[in-house]
Amino acid sequence: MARAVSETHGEILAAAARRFAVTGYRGTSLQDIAREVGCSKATVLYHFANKEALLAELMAPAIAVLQDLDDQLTDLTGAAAQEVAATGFVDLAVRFRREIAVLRGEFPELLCQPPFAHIQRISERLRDALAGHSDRPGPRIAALVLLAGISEACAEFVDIPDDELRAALLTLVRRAIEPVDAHLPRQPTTEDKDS
Amino acid sequence: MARAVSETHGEILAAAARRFAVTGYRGTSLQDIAREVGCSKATVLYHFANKEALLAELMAPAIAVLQDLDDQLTDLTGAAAQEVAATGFVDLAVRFRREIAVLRGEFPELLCQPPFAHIQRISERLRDALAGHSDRPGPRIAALVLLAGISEACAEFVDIPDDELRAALLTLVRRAIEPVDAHLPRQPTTEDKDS
DNA sequence: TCAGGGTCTGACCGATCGGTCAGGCATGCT
DNA sequence: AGCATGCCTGACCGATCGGTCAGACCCTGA
Repeated sequence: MARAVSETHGEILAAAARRFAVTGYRGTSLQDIAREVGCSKATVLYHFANKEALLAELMAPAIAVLQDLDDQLTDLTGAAAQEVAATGFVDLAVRFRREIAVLRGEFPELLCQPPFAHIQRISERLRDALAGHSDRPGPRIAALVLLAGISEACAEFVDIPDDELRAALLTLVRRAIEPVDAHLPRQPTTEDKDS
Repeated sequence: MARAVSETHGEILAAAARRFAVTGYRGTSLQDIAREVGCSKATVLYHFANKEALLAELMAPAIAVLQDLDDQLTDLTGAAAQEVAATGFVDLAVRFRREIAVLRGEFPELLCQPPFAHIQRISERLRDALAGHSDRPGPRIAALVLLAGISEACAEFVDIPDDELRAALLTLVRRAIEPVDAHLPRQPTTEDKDS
């Protein structure tokens, strides 16, 4: 055997992503991942400190983008925040379909752990922004339905091209979201989104 | 101890519903349920043949209503099917919030078992009806987003009164769904959308 | 009084989980 | 040659899982 470290490391990561997306984090054993890679379970635990560290490394890119989106939202309010939240999350969900699928349904206990503790707060702020920071139940419910539904849709429609899926989701969100200010029409808000 | 059979039976059912809704089916052990009831794990398995039977009995009422909704949809097309699917599913999701929460995220393996095998087909038909039986990706994606999002929202907003939640969800669905022309069933407006 | 059925339990089972550990096997440097 | 280092593995560990089983504890009816 004796492959290059980066090679095996990456293979394990890819295999874990595939298995997690199908059977979930809890529903996938280290043995399953090792079998898919073609190595032993001990090898998996040689490259990753434990199962949770494997998940953390798998989610890191998506979490980084989510963090960026959250940073952008801190300075925005009203319709601008709605627009950035909508386009930002749709883009993120489409790009990281597989990672989103992993987290689907494993929230309550998994996201309380240290590596993911702040995700819940970020997603709450995201939902708040999408609801136009309204405290009425209508917009808040709509925001949750859309965010959760988009995650599910991205996890399900794996065979649709990125841009087509993104366009359909954005159209849906724009139609479904109540603009926060009636007299202030929704506009693209071409904020410079440097990365 | 020695409570009446129906009493303990119901208590186990209620405790299981509570635990499943929080930690999921796979994430809840029979020991957890027994601890919440205040009896032994063996007692749980005295009242229910196995863990899956416990889940099946828990979901039976919701599944029955879902089956009814599916039956109603078989004779409908176009806008009528959309309307019935929307109101029917929103009503179902609001009424069976806790049961919906259980199934959230445990789909791929759990719903393949005999007691739940037909749920997937029903939910596909439901999604199809909500999409106005269109084969364009836009409506189909929108239908999935809404169905999944509604499930998630009902599982999350446990403290909102039924009618308020139902009203908000129906408003959202009506705004988000593209109404299909009643006199033109399935108009192929897809003008070279392929990639 | 006693038999019998319904209810409940502790003890136990095999399987599987995440994780540890000592050591094998290459490779490369001195 | 000798040694160190990185990669990998089989064997093993304690914990927990779903599930089984013999028997204890009621209550009731004969």
